[in-house]
Amino acid sequence: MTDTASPRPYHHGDLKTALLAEAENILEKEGIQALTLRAAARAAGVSHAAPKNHFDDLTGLLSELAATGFARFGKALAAAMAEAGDDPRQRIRAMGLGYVGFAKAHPGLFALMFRSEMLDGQRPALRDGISAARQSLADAVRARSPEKPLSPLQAAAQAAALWSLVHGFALLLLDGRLAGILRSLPDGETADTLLEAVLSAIHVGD
Amino acid sequence: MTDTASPRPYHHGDLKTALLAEAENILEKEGIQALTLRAAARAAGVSHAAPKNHFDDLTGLLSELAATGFARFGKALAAAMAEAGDDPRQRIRAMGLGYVGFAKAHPGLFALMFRSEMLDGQRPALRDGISAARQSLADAVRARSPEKPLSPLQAAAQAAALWSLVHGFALLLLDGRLAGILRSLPDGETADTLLEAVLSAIHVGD
DNA sequence: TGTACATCAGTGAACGCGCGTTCACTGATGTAC
DNA sequence: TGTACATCAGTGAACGCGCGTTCACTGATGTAC
Repeated sequence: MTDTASPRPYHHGDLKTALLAEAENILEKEGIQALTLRAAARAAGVSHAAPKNHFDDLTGLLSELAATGFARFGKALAAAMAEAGDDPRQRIRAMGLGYVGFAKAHPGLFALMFRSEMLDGQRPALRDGISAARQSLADAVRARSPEKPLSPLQAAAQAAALWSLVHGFALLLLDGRLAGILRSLPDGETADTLLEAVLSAIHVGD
Repeated sequence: MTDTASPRPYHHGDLKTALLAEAENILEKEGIQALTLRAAARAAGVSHAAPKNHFDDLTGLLSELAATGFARFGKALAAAMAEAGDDPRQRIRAMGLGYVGFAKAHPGLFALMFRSEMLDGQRPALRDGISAARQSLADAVRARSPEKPLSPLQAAAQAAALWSLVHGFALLLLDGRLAGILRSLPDGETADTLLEAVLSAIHVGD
């Protein structure tokens, strides 16, 4: 919470948070190649050397930004599934819509989160964010077959299949590659309808 | 075919092809951020202004490179499916293994092909390459239910589901995100085994 | 077969740009006593 | 409650770097006659 009364104090107060917010804004509006330390500093109204006090380098800033992305992503998935109740089909539907919905709402951030060559996977914040999101995903799959025990390979395949399906759908959609398929849909059908049909194309517990 | 006898002729002979080859090499070995017009010229042993005679700008070079990638990708998929024969299940398995296999063999190129914000989708070569690859994909799905007619939504969903599944699997694998799941597999099982299990998790014609 | 000339592909020096980084500094904050 | 001092966050000028682009040039190729 910055003090809006004071005009322009020498110390920002919460520059780190402000830089992350501006960085996300740049990422979504101008793309990742426009996101530099200098650009973030400029947007935050601060000298270009100031970010060095909070992030070692650009990788540090990107990693922290991705970490907040994963944290929010995990929460969004968990919330969507909580609302869906206990039915496995409903949970998977909720997870898929939540997954793709997040990607559509934050396309730049989502892409950054999965561009691991630009991130420092060792950062604690990023590790935590990723494992939180992964946990939400795992919860969706675990709910699929609560009684019947699966072989390790089957269990792994179910998790990987669901994740691959929604991840691939999200990326193809963001990249505009599904345009042709969407155009072939009956009038009035949207990407969400297609996604729901896609989600029901995979086996659940049988 | 360059004349290897002549020492260093003033004219390269086939600089465009050479630049594309060097660009792909840089892309795979050093990553996309290292791929610049100057770096490609340097690798081809040519002055840094020379590429301007063949590509307008970096987007042009990237687009042409992606176009050759799609062309080879489409051929690889078609070949894999041709070998698999007529059984729908086998064709899907072949397509999936071919899809992910190409991504593993050319990770940098594959990523570039689906980073459309860096490409000029208007370029004829790129359009052609994409539609060839899409055709191969469509062939895999069309073979799934040759007799039973599907509703437009069902048909679109089957195509989108298969594509999303293999695309998501490929990207998650390249990004190292499947490491946890792969580690949970029984000893001796590889990513390909997991992929086969994943492919059989989606409905085919039923 | 030879000559003149237009066209093309590649050269190398120069330019401006934005970047990350360094550095001495300054203003603000917190702590010891 | 006050004072001294260490620490911290942000400043602004300067640096070197690699980039894309421009430009006059030069060597090679192709074509007209």
